[in-house]
This record gives sequence, structure tokens and C-alpha cells, in this order.
Amino acid sequence: MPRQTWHNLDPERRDRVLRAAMAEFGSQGYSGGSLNVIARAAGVAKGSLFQYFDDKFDLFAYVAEQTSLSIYAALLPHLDGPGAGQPFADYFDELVDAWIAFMAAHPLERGVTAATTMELDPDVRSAVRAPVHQLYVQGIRPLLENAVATGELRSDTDVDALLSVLILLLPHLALAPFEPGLDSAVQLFGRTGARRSATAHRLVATVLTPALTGVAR
Amino acid sequence: MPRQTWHNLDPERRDRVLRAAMAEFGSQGYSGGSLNVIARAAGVAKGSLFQYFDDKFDLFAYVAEQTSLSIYAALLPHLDGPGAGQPFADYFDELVDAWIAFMAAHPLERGVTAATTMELDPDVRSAVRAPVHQLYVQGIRPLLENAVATGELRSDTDVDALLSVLILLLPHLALAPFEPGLDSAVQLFGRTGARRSATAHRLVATVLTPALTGVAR
DNA sequence: CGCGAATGTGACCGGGTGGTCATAGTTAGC
DNA sequence: GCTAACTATGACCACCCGGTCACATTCGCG
Repeated sequence: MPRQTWHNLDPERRDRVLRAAMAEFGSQGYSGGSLNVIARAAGVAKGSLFQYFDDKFDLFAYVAEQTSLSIYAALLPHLDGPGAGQPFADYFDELVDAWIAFMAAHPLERGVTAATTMELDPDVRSAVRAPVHQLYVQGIRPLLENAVATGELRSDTDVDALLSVLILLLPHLALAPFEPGLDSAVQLFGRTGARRSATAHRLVATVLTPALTGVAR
Repeated sequence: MPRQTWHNLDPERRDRVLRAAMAEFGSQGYSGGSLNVIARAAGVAKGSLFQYFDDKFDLFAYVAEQTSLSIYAALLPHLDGPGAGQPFADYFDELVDAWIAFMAAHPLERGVTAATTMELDPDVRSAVRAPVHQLYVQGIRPLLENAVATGELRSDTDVDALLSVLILLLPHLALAPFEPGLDSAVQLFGRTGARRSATAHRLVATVLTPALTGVAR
């Protein structure tokens, strides 16, 4: 966690450091990210970074946490469940669209998400992803549980399993249109607009449909 | 691609280099992997590596390719479709079990799979994953198409979408029991035996069930 | 044997790394 | 205006990196 000095800082300077760190870690990952580059891009001496954070990992963990919090905050308005009379599947498609739109508009957050999702070192990955997973669970599980309660999802739905698959699929969906080499059979990279949206919905439907009640078979 | 020299090599020496490279890249990733470490572990001068491969990337790409080929070869006996009268879902569970069992028994291949799956650099990732994806598609799409043809999967199954989700889910399933920080709602890491198997089947069922015909709803 | 081709080697190169620290500058309170 | 606490700085440290190359060794073959 950042030192007190970090919180005393001029917000503009703090922001410069945070954004520089997001850009560097987001494009180079944790081990590949350079503190020299971050300091230079932020217009700050390298020594200053160590006045704010214990070490490289401390900075990376902070960047990852702040990023996941700001993504969560941006999606929060879309996490209140389906509107009156709105089918659950339609609502979920909207949520996915919002997610992808956010990533399209926020390359820094997208990069950091990719870097934490793809972090190889087990210790770093565990430390950094645990809070992210918690946010995902906290945001999505109530949606599924409500849908089961209202009968929109089958009562015998394996909520934990469905949640796990969605937490794997959703960030992947949100990144794949912008990061090459992620998708396989379905072409998501480089797609935009309605075609991107439709492709993402196909994948979500593959996972979600079985649990829906009243789907024509 | 490796130079001719590599193919002329004493197989035992070749094997030492390959295994050392798998271990290093598998644990440290591409950018984090050290040629010095590989050369030392293989009992070979660093200069020799550059007699066999153009550069670091060439070696990594070769390691990734060989690894995916050997995984494919090991799973090939399980890719011939369900036996007579065997339900498709049961067959697919067996395939997943075989996959996980392979990863349990082959930590080197597991590490390389993790390293290629989680590679952050877009160029490296694209180059290294394209052939892997091709093998996955080649191995799994016929299974799905056959199952549609025999009526075991619904005729309106979106085979491409299902394939995409499976190609995302299956390697994740095969790695999660051994690599911490990958699973979220469902506890797969550290599980063994029947409990691990049952958990994996729950996740596969979540994806696969909707497409099955004749499932009680 | 001899000789040319192929292979093996490790010191060396320029450059980058995370992290430290003595020093200088800035701020706040009295 | 003085002082004490806080903050900023960048040269410097030991170490590691991918890649090269002049030279030693081994091999294949006539």
C-alpha cells in the first residue's frame, strides 16, 4: 500500500504518476514494466517513486487495485439488474456491451486489465487478482441469484459454476476486440459496432442459454 | 525455426536444451526467461543457443510449438469421439479428465502452456498462439460437428461460438488445479482426484448442457 | 592421416534493471 | 526569520540481459 506521502501529494502529480504507471505496466506487464520509464513519463525522479511506494510490487498492486475499482465504479450503473419486464438475457447483453464500450474508451484500464489477467508469476497473480475476483463476484452473483429467485434462471442452476465461467469469459470478451491473439474460432479482434456486439452476444448466449427458463428448444 | 545445426545434433543434447528452455520459459515467461539460465541448466555454452536458433524469440516459438504438438499427440487417443452408445457428455468429461491428468503428470508442458496462454506482448502472443489454436480447432471441431450430425447436439448449435468458449475454458480448466489465482467462484486449485474431476465437470456442463438434446429440464 | 567444414565456447559488449542515499529544496508553524 | 519536518532529486550500485565473435575443438571423408 502507498505511504502517507502519496496521499499528501498534489493530486495533479499523483495523477501523472498513476497514469504513467498504468500505461507502462499495462503494456509491459509487471516484470517487464520499468520504473525508469514510469518516472520519466510522469516527469518525476525515480527516487520519488520509492517515497510513495515500498517497491515495484507495491506500485503494481496499487495500480491494479485502483484500476479494478474504477472499472467497477464505471459498470456499477449497469449492475442493478434487468428493468421491469426486461428479459434477463437482454439485460446481460447490455451489461456486456457496456463493458466492451468501457474498454474501448479507456485504453489505460484495458491494458492494466490485460496485464493482471495474463500475469504469469503465481505470487504476483494471486495477490493482484484476488481483489479483482472479489469485485466480480460481488457484482455478478447477486444478478444470478436474483434471476433464479424471480424464475428467469432455472432453479437448479449451478450458480457457482456459471459465475466461474462468466468471470473467465467476460474479461476475455472485453479484451479480445482490442488485443490480437486472444480469440480462436470466433473473430472478435478488430470488430466494431454492431458486428462486435453480435459476436459477443453469441458467446454469452452459449454460456447463459442453458440456464434460462422458457427458451424454445 | 531452428537451424539445420539443431537437427544434426546429438539427440541427448537437443533434449537437454529443449527441456531446460521449457522449464525456464514455462516458469518465467518469454520476456522473463533468461538464455543464461537455459544455457547453464542445459550444460551448454550460451553461444551454442545462437548456433541453433536465430534469437530468443525463435527459441521460444520452437518451445511453444513442440509443446503444443506433444500435448496434441498425447490427447489424440482421446479425440476419436464417443464409443458406441456412450453419451456425448460422458465422453467429453473423459476428455477433460485426460487433459487434466496429462497436465498433472507433465509439469514442463503445463508451464509452457501457462506461459503461452498468459503471454502479454501482442506480437509474441499472436505468433505463438495461432498454431496452438489451430490444433485445438482441428481436434475439437470434428467432435462437435459429429455430435450435431448424430443428433447428440442440437442441430441449431452455434458450433463456432461453442468452440470458442471451449477453447477458452479447457486450457483454463487444465491449468487451474495447479496454478494459483486462476479460479474464482469455484475452488479448483489444489484439488485432486474425484473432487477435482467433479468440479471440472460442473464447469464443462455449464457450457455444454444447453447444446445437448434430450436433457431433462 | 590430413584437411575443410561444422560445432562448441565463454569473455566481452552496450545497455537496462530495481533500489539507495547524500544532498538540496520546499513547506508550515511560531 | 528561524527551525524542523517533509519532499524531490539523480548519480550511483551491483547485477543481469540478449547477442557477438575470435578462437578451440571435433567430425566427416577422401
